[in-house]
Parts: sequence; structure tokens; C-alpha cells
Amino acid sequence: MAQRKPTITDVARTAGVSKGLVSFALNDKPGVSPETRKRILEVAGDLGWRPSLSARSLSTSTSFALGLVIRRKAEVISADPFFPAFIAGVESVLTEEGRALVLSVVPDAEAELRSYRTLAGDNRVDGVFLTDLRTDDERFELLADLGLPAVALGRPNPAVAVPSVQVDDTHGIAEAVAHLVELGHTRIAHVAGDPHMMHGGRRRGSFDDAMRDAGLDSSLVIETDFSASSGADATRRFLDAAQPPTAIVYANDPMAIAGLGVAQQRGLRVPEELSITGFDGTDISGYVFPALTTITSDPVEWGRVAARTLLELVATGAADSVELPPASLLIRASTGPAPSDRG
Amino acid sequence: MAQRKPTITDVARTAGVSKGLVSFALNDKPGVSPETRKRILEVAGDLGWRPSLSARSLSTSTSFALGLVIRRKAEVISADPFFPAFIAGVESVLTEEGRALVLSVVPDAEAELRSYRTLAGDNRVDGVFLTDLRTDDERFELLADLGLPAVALGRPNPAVAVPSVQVDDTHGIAEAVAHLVELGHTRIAHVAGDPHMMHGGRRRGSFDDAMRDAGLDSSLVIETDFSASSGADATRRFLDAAQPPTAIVYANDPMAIAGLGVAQQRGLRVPEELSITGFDGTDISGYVFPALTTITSDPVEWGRVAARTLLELVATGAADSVELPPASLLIRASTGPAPSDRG
DNA sequence: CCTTCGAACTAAACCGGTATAGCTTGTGCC
DNA sequence: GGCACAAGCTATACCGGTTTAGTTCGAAGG
Repeated sequence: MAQRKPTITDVARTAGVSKGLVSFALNDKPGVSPETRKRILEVAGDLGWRPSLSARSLSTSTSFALGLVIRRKAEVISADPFFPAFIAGVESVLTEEGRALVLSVVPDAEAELRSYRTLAGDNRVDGVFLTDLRTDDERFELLADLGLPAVALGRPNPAVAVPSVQVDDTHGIAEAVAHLVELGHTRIAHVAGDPHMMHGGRRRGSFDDAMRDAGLDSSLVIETDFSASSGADATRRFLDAAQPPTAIVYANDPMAIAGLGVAQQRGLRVPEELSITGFDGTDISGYVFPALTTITSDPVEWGRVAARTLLELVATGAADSVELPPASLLIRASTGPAPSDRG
Repeated sequence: MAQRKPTITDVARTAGVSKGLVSFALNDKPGVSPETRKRILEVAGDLGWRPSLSARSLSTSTSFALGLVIRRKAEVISADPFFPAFIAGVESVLTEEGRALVLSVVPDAEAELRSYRTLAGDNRVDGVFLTDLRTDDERFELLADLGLPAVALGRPNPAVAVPSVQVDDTHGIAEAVAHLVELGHTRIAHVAGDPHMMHGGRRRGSFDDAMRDAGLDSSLVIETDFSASSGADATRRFLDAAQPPTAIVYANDPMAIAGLGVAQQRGLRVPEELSITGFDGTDISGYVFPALTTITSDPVEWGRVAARTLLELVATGAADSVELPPASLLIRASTGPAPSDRG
């Protein structure tokens, strides 16, 4: 005999009280005597009662879930090492709190906006994470319209009143450039990310700054879409130049690995003839040859903190922005002294 | 003035009918005259009515969401190229159908089972995808207990009555071995995956078969957990042997890339002195040097088909298993003729 | 002693749908 | 003409919680 889940009415009947009182007792509301409260909790425990999510959702308009909308074309997504790790961090917090993560992967901007509309309209989530911030990001206005709480990953335009969780990645880029300068490099190129994405633009900006600080020319920059193939293309263009760079700073690891492949294909020895740095500290970057010097962040921790921040925002209506420890340079084998014969 | 969402009662009032009739009309149930149905649909459209998910969930015990539980430690997850692509495929189907994907990433078996229990108990999802099938997988029994529909990815034990969506990966492994044999290799090693995972075990089994068919010794096998670091370790052990292999077949791309790194670090030329094949056809595998010969599957399509299958199972109570086109060998630059001096 | 007030509790409305029982009609048939 | 029956529709219970408006009762205050 399959016994169905006990409801709050079952608990009330067994405890000999009204179901309203059971609700009060279980939600720690005043108006219940200590003894009665204790008895109700005992009965609920004995019966193995668990509140029905859908009933609660209906009466409180709360879904007990958070949303993450990822805008990536299907071809590119598996190359991006960030999201799986970030999600793992988010999950580690959500499962403890009995909340779920609703994921949405969309190919373009239109579908992205539609996705936020649906999530909000269906009351599917109580709040969302905003990734891949763009300059002049239309999502902030939409979310404000929809009344959907959000936490931004990265530093949003200060004008918007959205809490954020940030990692100072400019520091890592500066460190990478300083490291290369110290090794004697002067022609340092940058394979930048998408300039419309704030982290892409900011990494590029800090590359410019660091180069200027070192008194070097920062004009060797190619913008990409962060994909491995665009990283390979950019590398080929740099190496085809009359005066090719002796070091290349990549805005992420997959592009750096692709660039390493291009260099090796041309018979260039890394790091003797070309130094390379990546960005993200992905697992695989430590196992290519030569092991990639890269800038490490901690996306799992980022996910944890973002989840806690969003939960607080949803619960209290406000949350402080958090600044995580800056990304820092992990020196491995893909960087070395500038070649003397052409420095 | 913020106007709240119209409810079915608003539609009924405006159309001058009872709300029950509106429900019939909107769900294509009989008992509504064509004119009335038309009028109701018009009114609903004019008012911009959208059914409330939570109300529907409560009265039908349906959540309009599917679940995916991924069991991976946080350190490993970003190395796995399969899930992001698979999820992108799933999403492409779900968004069209107005369903959502609830994701759960858990570190261990205990948390995994708990996660299924919670998803089912909270009625958070209508069905789940089962990945990383294991031999003697306890999840089948749990899901049967919970009454949660499931679609398996890969070939489950025939005893369980769960529809599955499979890719014949044995074919790809056989092709890889045949390709290497044709190139003159005789000492071919295999860096296998986790034997407790069915795809890990099956890939190994088909390696054994293919080697036996070629009349070769298939004893050079090391089992791993699919991580890049374990792939590097296994490679070192093979290369340290008195009679090292001249070709290594890896059970996934990250391990193959790590193995390539190890070989290069030792000054071994690939493919002149060592041939290498991967598995998955990840984006990055085409950009390392030399470009990886690998066995390609199509995880995006896999996700699409799995989503459609699970939706059908949930809707009708039954669904046919699907066999996708077999994984096939993509020959690139990391395989070549066996070295003559030590073949 | 009677009123007042608050603590503890009950009853019932409510969230927004779905599903079922029952009520009106109009039509076909004998 | 009367009856059975089906189509079309209404009223209402129901899903399982939360929340508000009362109700009861004992203690404190005048």
C-alpha cells in the first residue's frame, strides 16, 4: 500500500489542532505556546511531513529556486571552463538551503531576454545571477522592470543598483605583464576577449595600463570572441607580422592553449622563442607542454559567494557587494627570458 | 500603476463564462462550443493571460521541469567537456516547450541519492536524465521507488525498464585501433576511464575486442578517473616501461591532451615516436599541436534527443530508446606510422 | 465585580489553476 | 406530448499551504 505524503492537515489532525496553528508553529511565528509548538514539531517529525513546494509557491509567490541564464552558442560552450566550476560552487550552497538552480542556456540576445521574462513570468525563480556583463547592458533595465532580484558577476556600471561579486582580474594581468617585462620582453601582445563583455574589456584595459606603466607600446592587441579558434587566428596574425611579439598574453586558457599549438606548429619553441600566458587556471592548463603560466581565479568560490549573496538579497531585499581576492599569477613553464637575438 | 498579471478568473469574467469553462477551452478539452472557445481564446490573448505555473503545479502535481543530477567533484567538473554541450542541446528543446531544466551538481554518491529524493519529494521535476551509468547502478531502484521517470544516457542494464539514448562508442574505439594497426602499431596501450562507469568499462571492453581481433596483446591498460592528472600519470607509467607502447588510445580528450604534454615534456615527437588518440572531439582538441586524432560524438544532439525522449516519457508514460549515429574517428595529426626502429 | 486586554487558538478566505457533479437546454424518437 | 439523452455550461470541491479575522479564556486593572 503506497502511502501518500502527509499534508499539513494530517499533522494538524494528529496533533489535535487547526492547520493554521501548525503553519505558525512550523514557521516560528508568534502565537503558539511552547508546549503546543513542541508537540506539533514532534508530530510533524513522526509523520515525516515535508511541506509541499508547489502549495507554498502558490500561496507565497516564492519558488525557492535561483536562475542562471548562460548566453553561449552550443559550439563554444564546452570550451568555457568557467561555468561548470561556478555552478558547482553555487550548488554547494543551494543544496544546503533546500533551493534548486534553474539553468537556461540560450544562443543569442533575443532568447536571453525572453528567458529572463519567462523565468520571472512563470515565477520559476526568486532571483538570478548575471554573468558576462556587457557595457551598456540592457538586462539591468529588464530585470528592474520584472522586479527580479539579481546579483552581478563582475563590476557592473555603478549606476545600477545591483549587488555584485567581483574578482579583481586587472591585478593578475598587471602581474603577468610585469613578469614578462622582468624577463626582458618588450614586444608583448595581447589576445583580448570580447570588448563588449566587461571582463573582456577590462582585461584589455589593464593590459594597456600595465604596458604604459612599463613604458612599452600597447598597440599589439587583437580582439576575439574568447573561442579557441579565434585565439589560434589571432596568434597566426601576430606571428606573421614583420616584427612578431616575443610574448603573448591571452585573455583565457583555451585561447592560450590554441596559441601554443600554433606556435609549436610553426616550430617556435615555447618559452625560448615565445612566452605565453593564459587566464583562468583551468585544470588542463597545467598538463599541456610546456605547462601554462596563467592567472588563476577560483570560480568555485565565486559561485559559493554569489549564491550566498543572492540568497541574502532575495531574503532581505538588500545585500552587500563582495570583492574576492584578486586573481594572481601562477608562473609555470610557458614563460621565459626574452630571446636576446631579437629583443 | 503596476497592474498585476491577469488570472483565469479575469479571463472568465471578461468573456462572461465560468472559469471552469475557460480551463476547458484553454486545454482543448471537449464540452466547449466552437464560438465560445474562440471568444475565450481571444479574450485570453487580449488580456495577455499566462497560466500560473505554481497553481498548475499544485493542482496537477506537475512541475513542467526536468532534472539533471551531475555527480562530479568541483575540481574535475570544468575539465569535462560533455555536460555543457549536452545541456545546451537539452535546453534547445526545453525552451521551446516552456519547460525548465533544474540542475544539481553533487560531490558524492550519498549527496546524489539525496538529490534525487529531494527533487522527487519536492515535486521539483517531472523526470530526470541519468548520466554516468554505473554497473549495478543503485539509482534505478531508487527512481522506481520514487516513481520518477528517467531516461538513461548510454546503454543501461537490460533488466531495468528505463528508455535510453545511446551512442555506440565501441565502434569509434574499434576504428581507432584499426587505424593504428593499419599504421603498423602493435604495442597499443589504452588509458581507460572509470571501470565502474558503464561508458568507461565499455570503451575498455571494445578496446580489448579490437585488439584481440587484430591478434594483438591488449594487456596495456590503465584505469583512471577520467581526469587530466590521472591521464598524465598513466602516460608516465606507460612510457617508463621497458617496452613502452608506440600508440596510446585515451578514453577522453583531456587525458589525451595531458598525455601529449607528458610525451612532449620527455622529448618524444608525436606522432613520429608516439601516436595518440582522444575521445569526444572537443573544440580545443583541434588546436593543440599536433591536432588530436579523436573519436567524435555529438553531445549537443545527444542532449536534444534525450530531452525529447524524456518529454515523451513524461507525457505518455512510455518512450522508445534511441540509438544515435555511432561515434566515428576523426583523423588529424597526432597519429602516424609506427616507428620502424622499435615496432 | 465587571471590564479590558492579550495570549492561544480556530475558522475560513485565499493563491490560481484543474476536475467533477449537476443543471439547462434543445433535439430525436416513439 | 413526453421522455431520454447529449451538448454546453455553471457551481463547487480540491490541491496544500499561508494569512487574516474572529473566538475563547484567564489574568490584570479600576
